[in-house]
Amino acid sequence: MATNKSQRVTMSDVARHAGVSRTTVSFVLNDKPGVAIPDETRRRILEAIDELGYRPNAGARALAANRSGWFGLITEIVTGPFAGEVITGAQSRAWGDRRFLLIAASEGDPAQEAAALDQMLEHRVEGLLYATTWHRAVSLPKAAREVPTVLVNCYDAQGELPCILPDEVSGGYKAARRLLDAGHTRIGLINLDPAIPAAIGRREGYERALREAGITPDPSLVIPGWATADGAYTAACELLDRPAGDRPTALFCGNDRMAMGAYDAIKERGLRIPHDVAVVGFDNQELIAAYLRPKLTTLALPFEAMGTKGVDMLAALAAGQPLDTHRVTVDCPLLERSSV
Amino acid sequence: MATNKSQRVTMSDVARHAGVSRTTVSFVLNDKPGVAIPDETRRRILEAIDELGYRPNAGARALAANRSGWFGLITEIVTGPFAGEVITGAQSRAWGDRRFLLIAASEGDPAQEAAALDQMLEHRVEGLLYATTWHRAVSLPKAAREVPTVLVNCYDAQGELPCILPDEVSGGYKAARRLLDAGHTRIGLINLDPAIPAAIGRREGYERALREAGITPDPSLVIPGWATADGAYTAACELLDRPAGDRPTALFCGNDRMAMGAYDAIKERGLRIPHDVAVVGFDNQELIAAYLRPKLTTLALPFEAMGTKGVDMLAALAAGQPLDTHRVTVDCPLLERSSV
DNA sequence: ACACGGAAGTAACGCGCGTTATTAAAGCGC
DNA sequence: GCGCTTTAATAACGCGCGTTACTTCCGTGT
Repeated sequence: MATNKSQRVTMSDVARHAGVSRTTVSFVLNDKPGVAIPDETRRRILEAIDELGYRPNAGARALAANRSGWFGLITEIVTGPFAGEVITGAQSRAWGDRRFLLIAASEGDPAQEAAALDQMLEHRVEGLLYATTWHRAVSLPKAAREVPTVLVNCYDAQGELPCILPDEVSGGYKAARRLLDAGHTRIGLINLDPAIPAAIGRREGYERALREAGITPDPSLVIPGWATADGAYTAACELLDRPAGDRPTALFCGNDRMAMGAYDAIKERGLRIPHDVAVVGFDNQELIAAYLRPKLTTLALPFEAMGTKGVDMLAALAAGQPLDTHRVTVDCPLLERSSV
Repeated sequence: MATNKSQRVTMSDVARHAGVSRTTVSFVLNDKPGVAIPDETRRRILEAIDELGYRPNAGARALAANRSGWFGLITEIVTGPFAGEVITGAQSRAWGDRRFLLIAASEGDPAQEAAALDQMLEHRVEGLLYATTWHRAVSLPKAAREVPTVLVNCYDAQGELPCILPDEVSGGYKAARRLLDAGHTRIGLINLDPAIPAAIGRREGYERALREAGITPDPSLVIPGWATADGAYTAACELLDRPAGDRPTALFCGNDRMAMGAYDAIKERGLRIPHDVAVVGFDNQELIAAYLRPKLTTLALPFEAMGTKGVDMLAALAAGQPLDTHRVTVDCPLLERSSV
């Protein structure tokens, strides 16, 4: 059927087979507004497409229309569930606009990152999403300025690029609030590295919730767990070995791995979760949270939603529309399981 | 600089700026063999490229060369670490050939899968990788036959397509062997759903290792844990509550989540890992294995290696070379941590 | 009879590039 | 001086498609 050497069916083949010109085929394929095609002709063409098994060549179409349809997504690491969720969200949202996502991992290596960026620009992406595994400041190679760019889970050190961030403060607030609602008044916070945005924001929310409940935050109940299970284990031991009455009855952990460490400390002391000590985690790492015993109540980082929102903003930017907000925050939902 | 309306620098711009023809620019860009370009001319052209910030248009290049440079990767779910590892492996290998990966998630939905496949074919992928999250049989839409296809972590129900699978048997063998070497002779196997390839293969390897050590496998030591932490917990309880002497001193679990359940059962009984009971997992889910206490010795599913190998095979197929093996198995490395 | 307007469809150009065939200039032996 | 080969570079075509401008045909009104 196909007459060219690549053996692929082209629009001309369809046109010939339907007895019309290639232009007409193009018109029905694109539902060109303002051009009326009689039903009979349209039918013949669609039939020919079907019979020949014609597939439009996306590359050629992009070239002719000067519109690639690509969005790029650069992420540090594809391994680990986070990137996957961002991809899922972005991909499904992009689909709606008949767009495709070009995904590349930098593996944290600036050289690979630059190479990925180059490739994306050569593929004429119409927008770029840059996602990190943890909330922090980044600064992108200047090539990223050639195309609309939105940061996901990170913010521009120069403050120029728009970004989408998890609402850490409201997350911390919700965690503490949940524990307060369960009747706890002495709530320990085993925090991440105190210098990073997640730790700062969550502590702020935690303290706000306490104050709202008429409790003055006790700084001695806040201990850094350094984002590891071992660090959190040590921190939890310190808190739990306080004299009864001074000992916290609930622990809010900076992430789920740390909650794992806290669980061990609690169980070692013969204490029961949540009866003696309640625990709330953060991140909702399914593999941990859903399989700890008892299952862990935790806050989810809204990676999928952030991915979706990222494509939203990119679509707006690519269409030349101005952004309503330069810095968007997305809520962290509380997932109730059995540890409170 | 650019004279066309899209405001993008094209090869013609470079040619004009360097005072040569577009053809010459194309020749230096592609290092055309058989065509000699004087150093002086080459220098002028490269300089012009640099000054103008020219980037080749990958789409146009693909169209003209009739070679898209794309490989497609369809996976069920991007969330979860497995897909990420496949992507990482495939991506890095593809990079070497200056190829790009087109990634799509089917979310287990046949409609989405078909749509993704269509999109890939419209983008003229030169090969297709189809990866699943767990080892099983699949059957692909016939459109997948239009292009070289390799299955990753699954095999064709019709037995036609080439595939890459983890070596479950050798994995089971290594796990049991490791425990035997540590002096254990009564080794419990808390298996996955007994009907799936992973369970069958691993059990086979486990029994072979026992026989090699002169031990007759005791079927009563093999209990299905149904791939959940709770199921494994129950199974472990059953094994551990046997009378002393009849009780296994080591547990080989079908996956790391199940090992989590086993840990709980062991710790509840006041037993110590690995002193009283040794544990080996499977899958190496970092989030679990590396953060359990003690850290879990387990076997890794070689997702990254399978991704790499997949691109290897695809590259060969796309180049028209025959495959040496239709069904490739990749070794599962044993990761020693502290539970044996 | 004529002009006119809409319907149906097409020829032709260009998107940015790879590639082949061809030209123009330069070197070389006699 | 002439023919011949090598070097340096280009004109021109086509990849598959979107799009504009144009043609042809037919029915309608006067």
